[in-house]
Amino acid sequence: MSVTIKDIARIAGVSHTTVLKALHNKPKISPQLREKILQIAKENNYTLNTNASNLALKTTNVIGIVVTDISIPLFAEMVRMVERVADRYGYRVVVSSSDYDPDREMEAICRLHQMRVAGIIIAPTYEETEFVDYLKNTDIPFLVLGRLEGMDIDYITFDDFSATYKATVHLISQGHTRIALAIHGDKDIYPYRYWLEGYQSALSEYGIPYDEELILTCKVTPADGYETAGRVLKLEQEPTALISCSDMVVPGMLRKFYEEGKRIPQDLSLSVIQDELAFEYYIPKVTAVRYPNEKLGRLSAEFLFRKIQEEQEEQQKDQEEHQKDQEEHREQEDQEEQGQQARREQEPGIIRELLEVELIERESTGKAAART
Amino acid sequence: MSVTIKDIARIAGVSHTTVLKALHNKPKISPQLREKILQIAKENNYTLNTNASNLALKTTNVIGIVVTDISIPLFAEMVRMVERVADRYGYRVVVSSSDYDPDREMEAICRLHQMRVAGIIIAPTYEETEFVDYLKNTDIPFLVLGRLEGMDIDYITFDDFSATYKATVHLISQGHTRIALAIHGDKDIYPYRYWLEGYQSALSEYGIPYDEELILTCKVTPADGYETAGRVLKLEQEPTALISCSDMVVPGMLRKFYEEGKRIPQDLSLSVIQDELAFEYYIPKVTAVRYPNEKLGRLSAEFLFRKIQEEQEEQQKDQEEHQKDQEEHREQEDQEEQGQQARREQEPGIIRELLEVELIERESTGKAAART
DNA sequence: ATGAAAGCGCTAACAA
DNA sequence: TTGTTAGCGCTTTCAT
Repeated sequence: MSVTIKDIARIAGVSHTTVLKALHNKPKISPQLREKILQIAKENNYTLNTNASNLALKTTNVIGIVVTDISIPLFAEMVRMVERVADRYGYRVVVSSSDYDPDREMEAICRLHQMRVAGIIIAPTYEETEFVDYLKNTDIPFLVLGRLEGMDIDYITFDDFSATYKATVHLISQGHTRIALAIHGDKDIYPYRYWLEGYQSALSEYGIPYDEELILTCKVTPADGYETAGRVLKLEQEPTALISCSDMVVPGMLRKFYEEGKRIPQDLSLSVIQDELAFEYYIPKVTAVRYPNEKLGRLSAEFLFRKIQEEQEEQQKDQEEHQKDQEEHREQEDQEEQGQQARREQEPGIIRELLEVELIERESTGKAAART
Repeated sequence: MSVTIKDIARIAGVSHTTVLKALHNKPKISPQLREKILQIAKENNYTLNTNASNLALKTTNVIGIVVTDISIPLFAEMVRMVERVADRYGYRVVVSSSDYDPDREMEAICRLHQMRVAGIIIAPTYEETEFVDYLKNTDIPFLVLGRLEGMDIDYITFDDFSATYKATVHLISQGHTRIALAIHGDKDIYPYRYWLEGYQSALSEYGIPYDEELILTCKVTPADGYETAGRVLKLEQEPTALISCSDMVVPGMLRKFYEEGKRIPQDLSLSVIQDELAFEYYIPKVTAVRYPNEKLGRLSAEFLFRKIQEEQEEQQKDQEEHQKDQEEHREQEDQEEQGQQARREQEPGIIRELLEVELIERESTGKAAART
């Protein structure tokens, strides 16, 4: 049985309010009493029950973060930064992985809603919007880690378009015209569209025809990288360059090329989207587009807390209005709430940030070899 | 302003108790009413407030997990599995990184205590025991991911001793006698002791003298791996084999050896503790000791929930006793509690599990070259 | 089948 | 400076 504030009050022979003042370091209490109470609390291993206080305060000090898979380095690093920032604000973070399943995503969000979390950061699997509608009808501030445009919501994400665009332009500038793109299978899974568009834009800008043959499906495992590399080599017209949209697959690719006697970059240039795995130590050092993972974590948390504060201020205002209303006409609450709802919906999202990504040229890309 | 059960009750024209029955799918309610209420709840975007219900139930549906750094793949994978299991049990998980700071570790635990989490999994930084004492005086079930022996607490972890032992024996069996060990700097940071002991045991078992020169401090970054590899080569009597206690540093090491013209394994054998980074695709494929990360996550969560259930049952019993006591003599509560406390302390921890690790021999280790 | 009422551990306004 | 009281939104027991 957990010891409560009343127990402490009883032992100290004071009221529970007094205990509270001591624990909260409130001014109106004598120092000796405070000390005594603190002492008793410590002896009895007592801490305030956040649950109860949150209930009374109608808030929580936790934020939720929903990602596809927390074991992916990108998300792991993100979560870590989010946690850091949350810590500064005195918040905890609860994580949920959706495993790329929109249903689980929705479920996670519902449960966070049930917990009445103060805010949610969500990296959606698809560009679907079910959860957006749900959250919009809620007063929970949320931030999407993905480019959900035209939906009047706040988001912050990497400039995925720019990533493949830069990688492609770089290869073109080295004389490559047949550039393969290894990308995850499901066209609906988030940055697919932008990655493909960046690649296509670069091609068309330089008058290079787009060839669907060069788009290779590659799951996010080293084993699939190995297998995909094999497919690259069997392409009818073998490409002189390859862009991989995942860093995880790179060891597999490099090995396959090595086994097949393909030299990087002499025979084939390799450029990678995302720069996670110590690429600057690889042999050869791997050219990659660096994603500012930690920055995304930090910024998204900062933005979320900004929204949380705004929301809280708004609620205070609403509450004040509400009180007045109650005094005047007690019957119209429903309408009043609808009014507020409408106001919320119209508020334009202010945060629309695309974090810049950076191409880091290393050894795995080079001049296109002459081909027959 | 979040909509509450009362709002729904008001709109539906019933009591809040009735709304509850509908939402909980309790039997004693007419189907039409249930439907109507569910409908209204959905329209108003209402869900039960876990906070309030937890308060009433005196439990929470969240467990805490404290790790040193959630962005480390080992922990990221662990957390993911813990989350999976928790999900099955209907629990959320809140994560805290201690950043290798015992103070932050304690702080995290205190905050989890404040949240009245149902249980805690903690991967401690050091073998210090402050948090153990704290948690023991709490009724929160907890499980330590580290080998804290002789403390009468439950733990589950990898058999770190066995990891270096196996790696060392393997190298010895290939004729190596000068085997360097690259290990993180702080002797007090958790598995240091066991890694060192495993290494030393293997050596002494085969009558190979222990040479402190061969123990190299190496932080857990590729850059430090690069630097450490350089130191290996500058050792007075150059070793013929190297065991790295971190997988993260391996790309840095391999590059340095490559740059210095050292061939692996012909000139130097390399064996790694932990098998994370697609080593089977590296060139050469890297021999490593595989840690069952996901298994640790899964098992620890399972164990924790077992403890949570036991704790809950015990609390029920206590409560019943408590009631009886109250009827008989209302004054002796304090003493009674002390009695329970004593009983708790004596309960022996039941869980003491060391997960087996597996040496996977690949290409980076081989027969020791003859040396002058 | 439905509702009233007390209580979970805290907060905050108001008394004393 | 200290205590009293009425909630916060839910659960549970007991009436109706």
